[in-house]
Amino acid sequence: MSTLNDGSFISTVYIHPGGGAIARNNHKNSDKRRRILDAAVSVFAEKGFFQSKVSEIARMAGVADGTIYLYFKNKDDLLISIFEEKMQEINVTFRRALEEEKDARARFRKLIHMHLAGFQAYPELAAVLQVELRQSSRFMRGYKKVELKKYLDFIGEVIEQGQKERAFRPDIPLGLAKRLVFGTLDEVVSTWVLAGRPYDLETLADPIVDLFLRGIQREPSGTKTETERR
Amino acid sequence: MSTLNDGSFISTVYIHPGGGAIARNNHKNSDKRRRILDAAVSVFAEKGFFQSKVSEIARMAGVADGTIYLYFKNKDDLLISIFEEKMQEINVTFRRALEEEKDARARFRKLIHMHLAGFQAYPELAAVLQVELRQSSRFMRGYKKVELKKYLDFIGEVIEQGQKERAFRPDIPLGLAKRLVFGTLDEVVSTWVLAGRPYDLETLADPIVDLFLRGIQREPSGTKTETERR
Amino acid sequence: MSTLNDGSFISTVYIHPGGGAIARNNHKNSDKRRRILDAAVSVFAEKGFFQSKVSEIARMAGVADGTIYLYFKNKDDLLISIFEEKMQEINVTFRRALEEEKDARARFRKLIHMHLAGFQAYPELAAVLQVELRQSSRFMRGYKKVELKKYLDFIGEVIEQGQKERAFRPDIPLGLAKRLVFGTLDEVVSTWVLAGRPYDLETLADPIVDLFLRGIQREPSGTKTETERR
Amino acid sequence: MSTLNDGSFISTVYIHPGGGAIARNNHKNSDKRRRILDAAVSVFAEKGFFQSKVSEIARMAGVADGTIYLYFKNKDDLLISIFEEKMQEINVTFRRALEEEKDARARFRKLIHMHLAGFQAYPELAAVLQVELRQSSRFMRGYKKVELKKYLDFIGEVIEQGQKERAFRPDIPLGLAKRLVFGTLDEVVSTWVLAGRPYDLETLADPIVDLFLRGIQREPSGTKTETERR
DNA sequence: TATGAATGAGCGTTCATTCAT
DNA sequence: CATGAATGAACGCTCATTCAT
Repeated sequence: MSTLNDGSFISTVYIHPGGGAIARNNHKNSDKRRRILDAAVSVFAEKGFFQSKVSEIARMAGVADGTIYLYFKNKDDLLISIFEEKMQEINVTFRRALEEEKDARARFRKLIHMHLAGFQAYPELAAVLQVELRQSSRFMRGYKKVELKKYLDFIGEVIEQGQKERAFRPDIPLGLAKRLVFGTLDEVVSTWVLAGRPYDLETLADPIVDLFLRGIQREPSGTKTETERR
Repeated sequence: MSTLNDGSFISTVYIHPGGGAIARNNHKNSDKRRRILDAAVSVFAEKGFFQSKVSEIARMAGVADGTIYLYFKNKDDLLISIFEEKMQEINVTFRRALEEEKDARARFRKLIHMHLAGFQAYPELAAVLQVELRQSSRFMRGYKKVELKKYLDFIGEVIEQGQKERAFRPDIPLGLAKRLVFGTLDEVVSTWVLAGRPYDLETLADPIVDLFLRGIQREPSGTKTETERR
Repeated sequence: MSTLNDGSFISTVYIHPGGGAIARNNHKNSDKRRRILDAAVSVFAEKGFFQSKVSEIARMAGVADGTIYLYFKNKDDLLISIFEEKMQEINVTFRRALEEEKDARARFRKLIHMHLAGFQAYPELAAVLQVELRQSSRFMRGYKKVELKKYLDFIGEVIEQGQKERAFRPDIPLGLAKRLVFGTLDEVVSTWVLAGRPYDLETLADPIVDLFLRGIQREPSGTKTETERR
Repeated sequence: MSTLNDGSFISTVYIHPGGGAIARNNHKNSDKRRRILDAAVSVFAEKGFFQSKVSEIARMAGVADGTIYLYFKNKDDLLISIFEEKMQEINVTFRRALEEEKDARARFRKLIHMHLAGFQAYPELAAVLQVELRQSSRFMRGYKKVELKKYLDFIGEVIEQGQKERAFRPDIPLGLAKRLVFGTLDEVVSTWVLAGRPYDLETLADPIVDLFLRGIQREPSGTKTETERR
């Protein structure tokens, strides 16, 4: 659909650890750890965090219940770990992918596309990050979402760069702008997930970009708009 | 801070039912129902839905545990009821308040202000609606959020009116625009709640409005902006 | 089916208290008491003692929950009262009906017929007396089943009379014989109730009588049997 | 008392499984399953099914509450399992024991003796099977009592054999006869249990047998009876 | 490392009973 | 007598976590 065929923000990273020479395994049998994590994503996505039983995750991962506790502190930690590892992968992938684009507007556009295309490619992960994660009290309370902050900062950087390049308005409070962008994407993905993913998510990217860039307001006469002009 | 001193979207309604001579009690002591609901808001806000014990809500409401089940089907229903009743009040209040403003831009601005001021005035309610509610599996799965849809539609109407008045761009997809607005507000309030409400929420209203109206993009030269111009 | 058309052991008594001049009402509104009792029989029969809610009995009787406690000490007492009152009616009716028969064998036969015909006519009562009653711990433990003992004694009397009349063997221990007769009837009715009452209960009366009178054993040659003889 | 020294219908089977080298444990500690079952028999017998708390059974079995649910689906299942396992043991033991007797009358006599002697030897089991079991709504409603039917059929076989051997009257309906025998035994044991087991149960066996075989009726003159004859 | 049987704290919910009106 | 809203004790069951093997 999109020319942003690198939109899948996970696969990139998936390849590296297994295939490359660089093994960043903390645990000997890191494959088991990954199997547990993948099973957790599946089960959480299907049943919801609270309906998911640790024993079911264990069964799906092909390990004993107790084994899970060799890799994760507890059920909550499982959820948090999904978040941390996936967000980190996302951050890495995004940063790498956006380096290809030099222009701020193009970067901004690509960011939106990747966000939507990424979740579209990993709907189970989308369900977990968008819905189930919020059910963890540890996640919602007191836990420093470092990687999420990084993602927000990342959005901020793109906007800031745009301001430096004089492509974006200089008077926008950065903290607000990034929250605004993230909030919208978050809302759009959540709605899509909770509605049962009935439509193509990435289709929304361009209109969203347009809206962000130009605003709701009808521009003062004398200003030309590609779409509006006839 | 704001001239929108009716920003508190709940109190308005709070006053009405008590003020009239007509008591709409199903049960003799319908005050008991309200006490339970208020207690639930408090407890849910403080402890989170899953950490909250029904018996604690009962204690805070000054009723027996079993009494709660005379008014609500179960713990989940308690949460859903908070959502439904409060959202309904919000929808009523907002609709009423916005009628005062005729101009679309002013309406839009007032909407944003009320949303933020309202949650600022009822932080416990904010916590429940923004955070705890999402922990109810019944809420997140399969339950028709009618009042939420109404709120979204309401936002949509304001935008649509603006388009008719030629104040807003006609080429914006409504469904997207309202989600964008709601998503931003949702995100902003959630962040504020989860961060411990460290700042004045309504302060964000004007910048948000500005951003929505004019977009991120630096306007083409030749277009004047009040704030930007020096 | 049977010539024992007075088999219905309840109706007889039903008529007397209301119709006659002799009102044995302890409570003013004894009609309410009866309505509650009848409702209890229905509900207990349909749902079982433990699945039956006092409030449901109240609803079916058309009284308030609390009213039941003006007539009965508690739920258990309700069940016990059904037993006591119905058994008393049964005892009275049976004693009266059997007076018509003078011959011991005929009496015995009539007793069996009435027992089976009676439960057949009041299947709900049958269900309660045969099944639900045993679910009351007060009934099963420590409670003196006076009326049941009377019924057993009554059976005993019939047998004893038969012995005096030299119609029945004199060497049968009475206590055992009456238990044997009662046990069989009890089992037969219980089976019928629990099986969903799929057949005509009274049909079993004659074979049962025959079995009791003559035993299982093939009689020594030289003794003639109406049925066996060809 | 009796020459039927194998009357205890449980112990026989108890010995066998332990005696062999083959352990039929599903769970490592299948002894735990038995401990729970035995504890349940004790507690149910003493307090009654509904007064018995699962935690008390657990305590008496020396396991944690939750452990019970590793072996049994729920409290009801505990009761049903007692019934099924014990009835099966009884059926096996009885069938084996009766094979020793070839004559139908002797078999019949032994059956009655074993039934009474068996319950006498295991009064707690008697209480559970005779009284508490009937308190389980699952047992009383909709549950197929296969093993009970087998027991009844077993009685039926003995009677049928007697008919073939021309020892018993050929004109007795089998279905009725077996119910009559079972009903009597059931009633006799229930009475004994509920009365607090004040007498020797097996003493009743011979008179019962006699009653069944010869009936209540005084035999026509010319027929001699050992007991009656003087 | 890996297992999985065992643990036991924890809680939502029911419903017989009471009692103020 | 009658009501029915309110009570609150009581308990079966789950399941995350542990630990002996």
